[in-house]
Parts: sequence; structure tokens; C-alpha cells
Amino acid sequence: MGRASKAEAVRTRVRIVETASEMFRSHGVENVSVADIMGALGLTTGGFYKHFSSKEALAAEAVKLAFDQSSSVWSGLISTGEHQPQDRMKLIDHYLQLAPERKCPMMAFANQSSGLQADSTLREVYNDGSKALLDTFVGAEGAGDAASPSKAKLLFAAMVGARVLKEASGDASWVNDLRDAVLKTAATTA
Amino acid sequence: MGRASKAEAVRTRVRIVETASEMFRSHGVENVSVADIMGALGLTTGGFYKHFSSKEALAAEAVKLAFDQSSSVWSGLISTGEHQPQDRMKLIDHYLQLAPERKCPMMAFANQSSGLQADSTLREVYNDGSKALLDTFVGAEGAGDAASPSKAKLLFAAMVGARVLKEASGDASWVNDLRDAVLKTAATTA
DNA sequence: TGTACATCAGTGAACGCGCGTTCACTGATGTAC
DNA sequence: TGTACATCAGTGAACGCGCGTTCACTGATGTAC
Repeated sequence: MGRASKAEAVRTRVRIVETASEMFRSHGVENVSVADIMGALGLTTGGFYKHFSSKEALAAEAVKLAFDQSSSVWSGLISTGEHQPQDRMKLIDHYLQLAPERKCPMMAFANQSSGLQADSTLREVYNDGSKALLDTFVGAEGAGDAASPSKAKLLFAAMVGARVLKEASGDASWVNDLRDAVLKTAATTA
Repeated sequence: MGRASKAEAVRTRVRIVETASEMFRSHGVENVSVADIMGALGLTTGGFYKHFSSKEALAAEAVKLAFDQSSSVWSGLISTGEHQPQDRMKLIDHYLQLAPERKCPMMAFANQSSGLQADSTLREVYNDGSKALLDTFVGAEGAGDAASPSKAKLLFAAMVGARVLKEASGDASWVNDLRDAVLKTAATTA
């Protein structure tokens, strides 16, 4: 093949991160190999290390991308309306139905982050990203309703829990009851 | 060493399941090897297959044991009182502080169960166990308060979500806010 | 009860496989003159 | 602008390692007589 141009190399790097982010999100970091990612791009394994020092370094970037994307989506869903409770319902409903490759990084990477040292890059990315999503979610209630951050946090935790159980149970029917309960509470009072 | 007596062999099998259950719960099924488990019991790897056909077969039994133990603990925490809201608060508080080797199987094995076929034994065990825990939790509100199963389900999802995030974030401070929000709601109304 | 034989729990080395990483190599790109 | 050389993105095979599983073996347990 020979050497690729500098512009192409930059594009390749971006494509690796984007593809890895989706694959990691869908199947988990530990279930996707470097060869899988490169293969999905039509490239071979060896070239990977021209762009990243290790799989973990890529994972950190891929996780960051996932959090950034989620953050954008959340902000978009919320800021278009007038901060009605409907905004949060929309977000919760959306959250529970996302396609695997777009699912919430908080749950997609929970397992990956759990075993890590406090100072690892991936865990820092995870913590910063999660905190940002929480703030966005709590902020969604708008200025006229400052008294219920506690309720927002409850809904936030419940939303994550419901999605984890939905995933693990293979979308079992009893999980629908959980979803309905969460949405019902999101609907009552602002 | 020579052959062990039949009684001893039965005891060995039980010990393998018990030890594996704790180790799997703490570190995840994929992060504990057969050699790790046997080594923890002072045995060697090869003997494992005199008791189980595969690691996955052991995992199914170990997960079942974890669910059974959790179910007992939950029932104990709930049935001693008079089905006050305090019961559920006690349970939630307890849930969020459990030691790694005793932590909730719903979150400890969520990752393991996620990738599996619908008809896999482990996923069946996971689903049955989770459903049973949910029923126990919802039933905790007692006869005088039949109107709030929806709220119980909300709390259930929130409890799981908070624990997942606590684990993944390495017990970050913002997760405490989630815990407080969940407990606050558990305390209000019966 | 005692003896000869079969069974099988546990041993420890070996096998096969997948995966992260390394490395010598290729040849088009980039650069110095 | 053209030429000679250096660079380096991508290749594909190989390495090292861990892990699940297999297997020939050991010798105490269990059993048949």
C-alpha cells in the first residue's frame, strides 16, 4: 500500500475513534478487539499502533467521544422547549430506547470503569462525563422550579437503573413496569 | 493425594460454588479464572472438571446462589418490622453499602447477562432472580398501602442505578447526592 | 472380617485459541537542494 | 520545476501471555467376593 498522505492519516485516526466508540458502546470494551476495529475499517491490526499507544488509550478517547455526543443530544432535547416536565420525560423515554451503539456511556462503560484505579484516564473521563450529564439533567427543570433537584436526581438514578436492567434481562416484560413507573413520576409536578 | 471420599467431594463442590459466587460478585465473572477459584481453595485447576462441565455451568450456579442469598437478606430486612416505609429505607441504605463480595447480583452480573442468548441458563437465572427481588421490594410496603407499587418500582430502579454509578465512579462524591435523593423519597409517604 | 480389584477426586503438565503488542518491510508522500 | 533521499502510514507475520479445557497419572476410597 505504501504511505498514506498526512490528511488521510488524520482522517483514519478519527475514523478509528468513531468506529471504536460505537463498537465499544454496543458490545463493551472487553468484547471488541483491536483487530475487530481495524477490520471494520478495512485496515490491518499492525497499523493501529501508528495512531495509539495502546488499546486503553483508544478506549479513553472513545469513551470521551461517547460522553460528548450524549451531552450534545441531551442538551438538544432539553433546551429546545421551555424547560417543561415534558422535556425530562422526552429525555427519559429517549434514553430507554436508544440503539446499542448510541446507548448511554454511563452504563455502557460502567463495567470498564469499575475495576480501574482512581487516577486512570478512563475513570476520569467517566466521572467528568457522568457529572456533566447529571448537571444537564438536573438543570432541565428550569428556573421556575428550583426546589426539586432532589427529585431530578432520583429520576436520574432510576433512569440509569431501568436501562441497566433492561439490557441485562434482555428486555424482559417486568422492566416495562419500571419504565412506566419512572415516566409516571417524571410527569407529576414540575 | 489420591482419591477423596465421597462426602469430601460433595463438600468440595459446595465450596467451589460458594467461593466462586463471592469472587464473581466482587470482580465479575470474566475477571476471575478457573485457576483463581481452585487456587483460593488450595486445589489445582484440573480437578474443576470433575465437578462442572464448564466455567459457564459454574457461573450459572454461582449466580443462582447469589440471588438466593440476596433474596433471603431482603426478606429478613423487610419482614421483621411492620412494613413501615422505614423498612424500605433500611433496605436501600443497606443495598448501597454492601461489601463487594455481597453486592447485589443484579448489578454484579448485569454485564455477564447482557450479551447472552435469551435461552441461556445464566440469563434465565438472572431474570428469575431479579423478578423475585423486585416482587420482594414492592411487597415491602405492606397491606395498608396498596396504592404505591409504582413508587416502589421507581425506588427499585433508582437504587440499582445509584449503586451502578457508585461502583463505576469509584464512589465519587456526586453519587452521594443521588443516594440522599433516593432515601429522601423513600422516607416521604408510606 | 479380610483381600483383590475397580473407581474416581484431585494433580499438574500440555494443548489450542484469542488477543494485545512488536517488528521488519513496503512504497507512496513529504522535503531538501 | 526536477531529482534524490528521508519519512512514516499501513502490512502481515510472529511473539508472549493468560485462560478454558483435556489428559495421562496417582493412590486412597469404595465394592465385590
